[in-house]
Amino acid sequence: MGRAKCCDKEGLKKGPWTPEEDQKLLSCIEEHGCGSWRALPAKAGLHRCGKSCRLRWINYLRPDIKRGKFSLQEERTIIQLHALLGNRWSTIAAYLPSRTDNEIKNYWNSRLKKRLTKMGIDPMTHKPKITDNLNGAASSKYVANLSHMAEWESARLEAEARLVHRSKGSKLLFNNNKTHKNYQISQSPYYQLPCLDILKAWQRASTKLPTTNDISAILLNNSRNKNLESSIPSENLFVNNVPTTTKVGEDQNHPLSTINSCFEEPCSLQTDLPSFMQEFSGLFPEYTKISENYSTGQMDNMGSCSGDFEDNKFNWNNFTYLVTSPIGSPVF
DNA sequence: AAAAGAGCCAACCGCCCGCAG
DNA sequence: GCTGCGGGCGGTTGGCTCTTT
Repeated sequence: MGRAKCCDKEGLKKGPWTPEEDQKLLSCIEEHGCGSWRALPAKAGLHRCGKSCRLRWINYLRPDIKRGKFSLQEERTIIQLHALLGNRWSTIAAYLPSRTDNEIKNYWNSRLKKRLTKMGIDPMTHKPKITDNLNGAASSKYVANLSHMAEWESARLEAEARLVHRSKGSKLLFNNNKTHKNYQISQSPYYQLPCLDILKAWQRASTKLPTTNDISAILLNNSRNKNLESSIPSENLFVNNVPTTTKVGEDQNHPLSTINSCFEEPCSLQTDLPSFMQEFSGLFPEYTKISENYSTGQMDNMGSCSGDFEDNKFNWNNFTYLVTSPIGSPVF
């Protein structure tokens, strides 16, 4: 069949954009919006293909684009999300306000990937790369070296974070006051990845993988902290045979006390976990089950709900390696 | 000071997918 | 159900800049 490429037309310009071209594109989008990219070059008087215009707009001209150095939080988010999602840059970009997928991709390929590799972490699997021919002693020495490097890296990142904090003062991370008449700036959802923090905490508290009971407990505790009304009567909810009506903190043996002790501030989440899980429900069906059961209250009187974390295909070990990286790890 | 190498990033390419006819 | 189109996405490239030798 051989579909004609959109840039096959003769006379179409390629390569770097000039300021004049940028201005034409901007004016055209302000006037007509960006409905049809194919029709846009003619309207704007540009000798470019629509695809090229779209790319220029999305990656450079859009007013809500944040430029410059990636923050510590952004770096961390990219690494976390990459561990979860792989090279799905557009999805990752959706969780980083004002950063384009192209920018994130470039940043990953040029910096983060190399940094992880240098530290002996496979950037694709996010697991340590320990060569097979290392014997036990050599292996532990290697791990010790990694740990040492991790300390340095952690200190460096913390110092960077402090500098950023000082220079920015209390500026909001997401600050977009620009308004334009003919296009809408899509405000991406921004999460602080609470579930990662929770799972990290969990892993510090326990060497076992979280069960559905545990996740239910976390969800319940989360909703309490957010002062949300739970659809599950808390007196009906038990975690490891401990009634969840026991206030966390009052009972040191309460499973949630263990979890909360891992947080500087007990489960101080910046968004509610069920929403986050729903956001990821397409990716991790098991999240959906938990999230749905949580919201509909379909749990038995022991706080269990259907959907076994240990049996599903989702690889907790891969996932938790990232979130279990101790403070001062090569990753964080 | 100059050449070589590395790093960075804007832009291109080709594939895929959803949708309309 | 098939086909073609438009848009979106991820991989890759090319050129500019910075750093090292």
